[in-house]
Amino acid sequence: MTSPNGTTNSSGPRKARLSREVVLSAALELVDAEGLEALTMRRLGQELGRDPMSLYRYAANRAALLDGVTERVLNELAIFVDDRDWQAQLRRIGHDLRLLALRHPNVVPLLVTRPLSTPLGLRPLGTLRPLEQILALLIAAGFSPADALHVYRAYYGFLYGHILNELQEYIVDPDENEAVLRLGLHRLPAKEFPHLRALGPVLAEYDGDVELDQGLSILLSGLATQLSGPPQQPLG
Amino acid sequence: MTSPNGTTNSSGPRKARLSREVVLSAALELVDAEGLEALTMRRLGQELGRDPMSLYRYAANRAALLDGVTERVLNELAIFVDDRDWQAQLRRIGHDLRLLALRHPNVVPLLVTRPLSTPLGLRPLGTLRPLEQILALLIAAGFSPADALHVYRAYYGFLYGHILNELQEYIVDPDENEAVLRLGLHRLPAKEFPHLRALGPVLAEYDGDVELDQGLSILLSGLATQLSGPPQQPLG
DNA sequence: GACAACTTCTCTACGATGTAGACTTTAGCC
DNA sequence: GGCTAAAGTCTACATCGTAGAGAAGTTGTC
Repeated sequence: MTSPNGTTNSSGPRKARLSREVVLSAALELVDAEGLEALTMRRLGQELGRDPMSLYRYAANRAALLDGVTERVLNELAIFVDDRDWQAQLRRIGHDLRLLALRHPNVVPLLVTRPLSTPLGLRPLGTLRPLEQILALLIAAGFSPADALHVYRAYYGFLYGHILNELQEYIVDPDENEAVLRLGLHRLPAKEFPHLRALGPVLAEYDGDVELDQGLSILLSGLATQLSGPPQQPLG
Repeated sequence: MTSPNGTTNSSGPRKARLSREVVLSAALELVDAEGLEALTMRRLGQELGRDPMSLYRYAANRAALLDGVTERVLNELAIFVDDRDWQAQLRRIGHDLRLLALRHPNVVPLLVTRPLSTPLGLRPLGTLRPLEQILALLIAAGFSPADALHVYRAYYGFLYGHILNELQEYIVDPDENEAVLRLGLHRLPAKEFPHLRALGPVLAEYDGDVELDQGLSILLSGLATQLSGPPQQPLG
């Protein structure tokens, strides 16, 4: 019954050797399934069939664990630095990030919040990689470094803003989406919130994808014309 | 030594009657001064010279206390629904909200995060008021309700995105601003983060106000031209 | 095989947190 | 005075992160 290499035997997800990967995966799974508050050291230990304290080999503390999770999620984002059509690239990345956020909505608060309490240089490297790569992309497309930074800021700012907005309106329980929404709106005092209440139906039809795309169009073309020097289109 | 009406006697901030206002003010002060984690029931009780349990008269639980704080902060934002120049209004509100965020940086995570876990209709009313008022503003300026919602989304999304961005780069310790920034960047592996490292000086000169204003210009003019029907300018 | 050195995992324990429930104190009114 | 309701307090408990000491498991060398 000794399985010398890796594969565990019968009794469930038991004693395979832990690793940072395994721990972070389990953590992400847990967060996706039950939310951030469910991710306690004890609970995660239990999920892995280990003593909670064993986790401290793979993350210095709970905060580091959270950082690991955000890092892992951001790694799912692919950025191709060589594409010369920066607008198309930024547009695609934007949609990808949106989908990422919809796939891991419970992680979004981390994505958005943790950088606020950590100076730039001390963040997990995986977190900074998108920034670096987008800068590379823009610079390769002909922007000066300083302009690239401006574009990045406007772009990423808008992107995160959109994601927050969309997740706010997205109800977690997909069944109750419309019902809860209206029920919610129903509770608002009619005299103070006439417009909001009237928008119930429109709110229910929110299409985040096209909304994002329209916003990106405005932003990208605006950026392209505002910044004088750099290339408008990589066409002949 | 009996002071019949209100004013406490010598020994420090003692036994004045509590109220929701007083509690929330103290909570906000605490958060501003020492951050969100410092806001525990026990600590706040101590700050008010009261038993922690007394706070539950004024907020159902800790989450409700946090909601109260965000509500209180958002109340500092003034919106004038009657102004017909919607672009100017949105621009002003944007700058106001930015300043609000800089005044209460520790509250921003709440502003951004709490709506994610609460369906729209169940949020504290004070939180929804800006939304309602901006809708009113846009509709009064001639937009259809649905278009007003689109404008609102793009606008607020961009705005929150900008604020998050700016706070990320803003170092809490104003003295060490440049030093910490560079020290931080210094730690990055040179081969993986060449562009980011090179941008150190530029990062240090970040002027959030003009950055915001430029972004708003792009966005507002883009929105004005994209949406066919509504008025461009309230002139002539 | 035996031993040693090291890594990984577990046990126990401590202080801090949110908050339920029963109690005491206070304020306002007759 | 006494009565009632509100405001504030006390005690207690489950749960959290994590320090520190030790046990178990792994690996390398003979």
